[in-house]
Amino acid sequence: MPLPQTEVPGRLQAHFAERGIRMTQQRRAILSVMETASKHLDASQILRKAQKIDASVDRSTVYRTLRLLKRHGLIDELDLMHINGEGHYYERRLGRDHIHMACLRCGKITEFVSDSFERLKQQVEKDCRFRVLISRLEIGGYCATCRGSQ
Amino acid sequence: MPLPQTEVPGRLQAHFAERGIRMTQQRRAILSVMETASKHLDASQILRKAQKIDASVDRSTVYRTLRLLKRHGLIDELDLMHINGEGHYYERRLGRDHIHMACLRCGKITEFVSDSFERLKQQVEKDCRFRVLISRLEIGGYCATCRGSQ
DNA sequence: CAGGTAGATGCGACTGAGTTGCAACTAGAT
DNA sequence: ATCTAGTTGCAACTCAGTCGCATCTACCTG
Ligand SMILES: [Mn+2]
Ligand SMILES: [Mn+2]
Ligand SMILES: [Zn+2]
Ligand SMILES: [Zn+2]
Repeated sequence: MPLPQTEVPGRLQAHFAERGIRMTQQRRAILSVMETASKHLDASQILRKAQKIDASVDRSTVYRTLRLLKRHGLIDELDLMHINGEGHYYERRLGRDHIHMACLRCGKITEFVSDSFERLKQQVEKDCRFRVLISRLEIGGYCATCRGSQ
Repeated sequence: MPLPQTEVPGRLQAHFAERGIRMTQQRRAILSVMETASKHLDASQILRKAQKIDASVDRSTVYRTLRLLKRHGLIDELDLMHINGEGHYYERRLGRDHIHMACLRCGKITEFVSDSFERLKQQVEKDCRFRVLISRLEIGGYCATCRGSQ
C-alpha cells in the first residue's frame, strides 16, 4: 500500500536525512521545488510552487528553509545584477559553479561554465590563503543579440 | 574672493561636468564622500558622511545619486556576501576591477587584483559574445587567520 | 505503538532598504 | 535678472526578509 508520495526523494532530502535534519511536509515541498527547478527562482516563486504541493507552506518557512539550504551549501543566492528589483534568486548547487551574465538591455540571463573560473578560485586559495566556500561571479552587459542593435 | 570651496573637485565631479550633468551642493557632498572613501560604504554611512559636509542632504538624494553614479559606471555595488544585513555597499570604480573575499567567521573583507580575472572576463567577451560592462566576483569562506583556528 | 520533547510551523506584527509623488527650490542657460 | 528643466526634501509608501510566540509534529524512547 504505497503512501501518497508526491515527490521522489532527491539529493537534497538525502543530504538532510544523512545528517539527521528533521524532514517535514513543508520542507519536502520546498526541497522538491528546488530539486526540479530549471532556473533561478525568487522567494515568492518558490513559495507559490511549494504551495501547489502543500498548500499550508508559509512565506516565513520558505525563508527559513532557504537559509538552512544556504548554510549547508546546497543552494546559491544570486542578485542577477538586480535587474528586477532588490530581491534574491536561488538555484541548486550542483557539481560545478558557473558564471551568470545579465543583459542590461533585454534582461536575459546566460550561464557559463569555465575552467579559468575554477583556476581563478584556486589562485585565490593559494595566493591569499583563503578557503573558498561560496563564489559568485555576476556580469552585467550586453548579450550577443543586444550588442548588435545599438 | 574665493568661495567657501569645501572640497577639491575630483574625477567624479569632472566626469559630471564633462557631460553637462547638473552639479548641486548635495551632489558635491556625496561625490566627495565617494572620492575620499577608503572602503566599502553602505547608503546610511554615505548619508551620514555627506551630511557632515552639507547638513541638508536627504536619504533619497543619496539613493538617487548612487543610482546616477551606477548608471554612469562610476561606482560598483556590492553585497559582500550579505555578511551584515540585506543592504548594499558602494565603492568607487578605479582602473582595475578586484575580487572581494568575505570571511564568514570574522567578517573581514579582503580585496584581490588578479590578471586571471581580467583574462576570464575577456574569455566571456569572446566565447559568449557578451559585452562585459560590470563584473562582480564575491567569494565567501575563511580568511588566513580564521582558517587555522577551526 | 503510545507518550514526550526538541524542533519546526503559521501567523501577524515588525524592521530596514530602497522608491516615489509632489510642491518647493536652484543651477545654469539666455 | 529671468526663466525653466532638472533636482531636492519630505513623507508616505512598497517590498524583502525577520521574529516572537502559541501551536503543532517528527521522531526518539520505552
Ligand atoms: Mn545559474
Ligand atoms: Mn543583494
Ligand atoms: Zn540582451
Ligand atoms: Zn576571518
